[in-house]
Amino acid sequence: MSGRSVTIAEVARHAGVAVSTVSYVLSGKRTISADTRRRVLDSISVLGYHPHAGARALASKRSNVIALVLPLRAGMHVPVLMRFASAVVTAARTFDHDVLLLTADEGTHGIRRVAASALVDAFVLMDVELDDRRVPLLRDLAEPSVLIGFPAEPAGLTCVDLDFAAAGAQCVAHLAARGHDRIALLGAPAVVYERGTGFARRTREGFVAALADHGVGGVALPCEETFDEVYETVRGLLHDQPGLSGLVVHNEAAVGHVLSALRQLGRRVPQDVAVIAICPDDVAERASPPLTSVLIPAEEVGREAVRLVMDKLAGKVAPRATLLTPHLVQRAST
Amino acid sequence: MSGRSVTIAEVARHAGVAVSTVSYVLSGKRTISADTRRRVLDSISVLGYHPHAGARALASKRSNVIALVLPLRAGMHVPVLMRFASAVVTAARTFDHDVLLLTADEGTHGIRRVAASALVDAFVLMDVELDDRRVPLLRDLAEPSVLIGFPAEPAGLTCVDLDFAAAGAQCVAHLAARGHDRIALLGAPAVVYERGTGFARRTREGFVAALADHGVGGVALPCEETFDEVYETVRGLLHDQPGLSGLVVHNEAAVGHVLSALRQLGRRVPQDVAVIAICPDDVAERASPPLTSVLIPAEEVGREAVRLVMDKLAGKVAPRATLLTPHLVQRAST
DNA sequence: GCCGGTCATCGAAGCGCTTCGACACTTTCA
DNA sequence: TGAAAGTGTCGAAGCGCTTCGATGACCGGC
Repeated sequence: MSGRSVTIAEVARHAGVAVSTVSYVLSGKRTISADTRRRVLDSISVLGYHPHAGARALASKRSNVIALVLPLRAGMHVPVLMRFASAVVTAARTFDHDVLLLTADEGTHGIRRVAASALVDAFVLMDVELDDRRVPLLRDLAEPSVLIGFPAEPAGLTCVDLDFAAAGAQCVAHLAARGHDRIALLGAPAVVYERGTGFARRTREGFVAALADHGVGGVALPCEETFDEVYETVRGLLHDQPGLSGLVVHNEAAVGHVLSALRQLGRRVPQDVAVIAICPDDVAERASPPLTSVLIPAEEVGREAVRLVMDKLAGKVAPRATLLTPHLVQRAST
Repeated sequence: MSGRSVTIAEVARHAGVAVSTVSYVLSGKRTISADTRRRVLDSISVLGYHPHAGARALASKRSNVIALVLPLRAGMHVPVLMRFASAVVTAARTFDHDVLLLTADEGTHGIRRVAASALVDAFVLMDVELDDRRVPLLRDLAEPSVLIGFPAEPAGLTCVDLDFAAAGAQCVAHLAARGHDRIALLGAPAVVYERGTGFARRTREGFVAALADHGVGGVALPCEETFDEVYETVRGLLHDQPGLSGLVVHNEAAVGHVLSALRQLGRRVPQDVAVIAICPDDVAERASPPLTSVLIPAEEVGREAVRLVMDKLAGKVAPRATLLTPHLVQRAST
């Protein structure tokens, strides 16, 4: 790369204007004549100028960086996380921001540290638990934050997520409409429910509530992720619930195992058992047969989270809760 | 959070020393008496001081941030990527650095941008292709970089990766030692080979070379990731290669499908067909039966990449290539 | 033809930190 | 016993940017 980097002063000299004029061209905070603007922009591109991020942060009290706090714990669905992360980065770039990656290893310390050192302007947190230790911290942090997922006590926070309760209900409605009157939900591993992770519980609640609404019988079970455990769960289910003809799977890692188990138990999908998955589209499409699914709109959630956090940075009031409507896609399995 | 943030000047005043003294206590670049040091550190902790990252970057020409450039393309193993990412963040923190997340969406632009704006000091790139567009850019960037994976032309670069050729060879050796004399490698989807991704090809080369060394017959096939395609591939394989008794699977997403397919085709593992996977440990353990595997040491690779990039930042010369020795773990499938 | 009001631009004062040279003491050794 | 060589600390000069107040130039209105 061409030697030392170009400063705003060199741009100003090259364009024959004051340093402040260059700054105003860039920020648009004062009117600059079209002619001057063009001259400055030309110089910028000729010299290949990029503002020094640190200097900018120091003078403007904005780093133009947001922190993305990922958990990375047992039982989490890593591919989904990655899609969120990617969506957040892409969305942040459209607002001219970059993304600093924080993992949970540092716990609340990391959040405090990057906030206090003005490294980031705002936070996006993923995989929030019902009783999350980071929540009280965020509440009295000066920097705005947005949670992906809902804690038990979301007062004073901005949260965004798929409406999992609606997703669970939609699955029931879909199966009920096709005449299934005895169905089951296979959910996350037991440990995820015990930890109180919101999305797993909310799906189950939506599922259970909808059973009553539709006059359908059914059960909701946790579901581990090894083939043998899945097999046992499915076998037990078919044995204990004789009329069972519909299955909702809300566990990306177990989807494949469930299908294998059914195959091995001699049940055809969808003739003997209809299956709906709550999972990303590509997983549903890749299964055999392709699964009717309620997709987890990772990109949309990530984008929305960034939009909200940018609103807050701009001083606008953000809604406390944003629930994205689930979307059921019919495929070959129902 | 307590009002406006604390500056070094306030710490200095509180401790009764000069600003520069506080700075030297923090950086250790000049000797400070034990007594003064203690007083300063006390003031720092009493006031809750955190240096302003931007100011520090401006004055010292170091941001203490490294960029992690992730691809996120079709056919990639997202969970593995995430482990790398997590390992890189954790390792970076041990060197008092943070991690900025860059995705490939911005292409080489993003790299150029964050380098020019002094947002980051160095780069760690993941999932490098044999013919990677980012490679020439990195080569004449002033900022140091480390690649995870190998491009075709690694001259002038520092690369680190699992020794996939050795991994492929180890699998062959393991199976040969158990008396299998006709084996097959099921690899990544065809598109990954076509793109020239290094790890897929190198595994295959190691596998093929080792066949000859051990006097074992075998074939290497790409492997798609839907159940139906995997099933067809396995069925075809068993049909075309009558004596086949060993299978090496280097495709995390297909591992489960391969086992299901074998089950469905009436082959027992390991009695009829021995299976080795090249994949992270948890995938191998979760399979049924648990698979003998060569693990992909994501944590170790990430840590090593960060160590190398820190060495380069410190002005030490880093080795051009670091290949981590694969480790085969025997489980129930061979 | 002079006044108030825009409009476009400039200059300078920071933002909070690092680092360099200076300086006052000690210690060491011919 | 005095010069040389450390020690520990300070003050001030930036680093590259944003932003505020000031300054002309130019406009229409009476």
